[in-house]
Amino acid sequence: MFPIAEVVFNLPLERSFHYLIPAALENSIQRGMRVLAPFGKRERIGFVVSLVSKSPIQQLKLIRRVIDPIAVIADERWPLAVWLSEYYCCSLGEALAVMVPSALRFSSKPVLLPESAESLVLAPEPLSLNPHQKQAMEKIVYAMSKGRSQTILVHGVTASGKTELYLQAASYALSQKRSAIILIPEIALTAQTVDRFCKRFGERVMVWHSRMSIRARADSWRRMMENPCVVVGARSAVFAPVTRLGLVVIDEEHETAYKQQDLPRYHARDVAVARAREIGAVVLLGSATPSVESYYAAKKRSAGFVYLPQRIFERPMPEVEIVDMRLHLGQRRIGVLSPRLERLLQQVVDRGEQGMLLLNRRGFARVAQCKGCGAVTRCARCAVPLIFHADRQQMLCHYCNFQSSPKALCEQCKKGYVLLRGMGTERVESELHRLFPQAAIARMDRDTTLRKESHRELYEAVRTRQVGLLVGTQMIAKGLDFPEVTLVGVVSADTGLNLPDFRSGERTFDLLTQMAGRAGRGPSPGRVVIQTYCPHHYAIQAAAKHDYEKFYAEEIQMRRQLHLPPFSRLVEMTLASQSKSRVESAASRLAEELRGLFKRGVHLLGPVPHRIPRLRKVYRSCILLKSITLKPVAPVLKRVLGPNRTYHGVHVRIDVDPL
DNA sequence: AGCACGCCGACT
DNA sequence: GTCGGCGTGCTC
Repeated sequence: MFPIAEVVFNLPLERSFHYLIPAALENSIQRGMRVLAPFGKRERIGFVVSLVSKSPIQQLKLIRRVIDPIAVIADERWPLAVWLSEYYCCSLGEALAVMVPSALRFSSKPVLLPESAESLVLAPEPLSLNPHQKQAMEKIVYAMSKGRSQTILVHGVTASGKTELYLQAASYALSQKRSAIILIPEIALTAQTVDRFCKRFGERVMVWHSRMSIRARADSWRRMMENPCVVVGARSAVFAPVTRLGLVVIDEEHETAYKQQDLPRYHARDVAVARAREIGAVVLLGSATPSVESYYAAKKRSAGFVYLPQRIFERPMPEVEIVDMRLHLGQRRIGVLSPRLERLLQQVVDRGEQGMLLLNRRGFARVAQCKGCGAVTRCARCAVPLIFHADRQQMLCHYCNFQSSPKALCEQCKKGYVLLRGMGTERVESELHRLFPQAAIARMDRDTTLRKESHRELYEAVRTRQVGLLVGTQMIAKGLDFPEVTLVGVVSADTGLNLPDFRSGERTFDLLTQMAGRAGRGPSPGRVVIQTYCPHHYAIQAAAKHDYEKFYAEEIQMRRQLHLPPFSRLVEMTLASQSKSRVESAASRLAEELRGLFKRGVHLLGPVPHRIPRLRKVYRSCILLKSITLKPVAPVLKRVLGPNRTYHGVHVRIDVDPL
């Protein structure tokens, strides 16, 4: 008899807690179920880790009730939870919690599930593959047929037909009576991919997203535990409890959306590889611009690499030209568009074609600065300048949403006039209105897509050609498939290039490549214009030539020289407190202590102030840990910071493999 | 993570 | 004399 349940909670605690199981629940409680239990002053949901017969604790409390009629963590899912907690430095309870959506609730009466769904499928014929796709598919099927875990990088240029490979690989998994998980970066922005999966797999596809009803979520959860199926979803779908996992696809593998920003800070790609390794599944990493880490790993194991060099229907890659904005520096009134880009836009408007303009900054002006004393208007709570937004006539903090009304006269010196400098998407939009008053112009950025439906509405307006010129931030660079777009303009390729971030080159190359890929997707050829003040930068040069290899060769050399990933692993520690002095002293003491604890092979950088040293009145300091291998790091951090991850009362955020 | 307990500065 | 700051410790 096991009258006692060992329970862990979603808290920064390494320990587990014992509870008596009430007689009424004795036969129903199982390991892997969630239970409600009294904890301190209140009741909390925890996970049953094991059932035991006795406890050293004298006065055990009683489990209140069980949450689930079934174990939401089935036996085979425990190793992944343990891996998560060790790798990402979190407690077992925190790891388990991320594997089960908190909004998962099973209704009391069992749901009537559709019986074996197979008979209901009416799949359209798969598309025929071009020779490159065929060759790739053979490799994928061969890997899957062996039933051993393998990771395959699918490097295919934009519009090369990667999705058809995913579809056929998933279909093969089903034919093996195995399940497939398809991860896409953001479900709302990838409706087209989701549609294709739904059409191909009918009843056997399950789209997993945050807006699901509680009922639909519970139904899907049960169905995927019972029959092989295809699950399509964002980051958290990597934990979908599918039976007999055979395939995980990570579409746009390099996307930062796969990294969870709050605890535990996991990367869905790395979780997928860990999960696949345990169960002998194949992982497909698809991208036109693979992350440097994935490309390096794929090159080392050449078997796990397929390349699609051609667009489908043999459509040419768009022609890209670089406009050197330095040549216009001396001229008056050159702010947004070079004469070259303006002329090409005029042609697009005259011919009734469509064009897209990218500027990866929202708002109207970046900086409001006094002409007299030079003071910049800053956020009262954060260490950043306020951005002027013309549509609401407000100065806005992009980090904490603090708002203030713009002042014509400087508040510091009360003499000088405030000048607006730098541009954002609003400024580009107004410039387009001025230059092309007859054109239909729309803007797509976080400000114009706040409403739930607005994203879809804008998308439809462009698709049905009610919009001729679309201005936007990076959200227009990814995934949109508008065949009539013949011109793509990048207003400034330098926006991300000057950030103090070793991935700035990679990010810029990705953004430019993706944006260029929006042009010429239909029968008429596309043209791309990139405006920049650094025309010789390797990321810009390589993107203009559609040359990933060239970019990679430069980038990997830099990474090797500076011992950056993939030649080392990083752990970022961020200390935060309302008190500036407390953060600073805790950070330097922590850095000193860690330097003493780690031997050669582990480098500590810092403490340095965070990129934004103050956010919502909280001061932040960073320590970066660089190591060849992460193995010795996590145990030491757990020992020094304790389970609640504080150092001398200052909270320390741990980010393994930060982006 | 919460929440309580406990020890030092400025207030009716 | 108390109110309240946040440092420390506990939760079966």
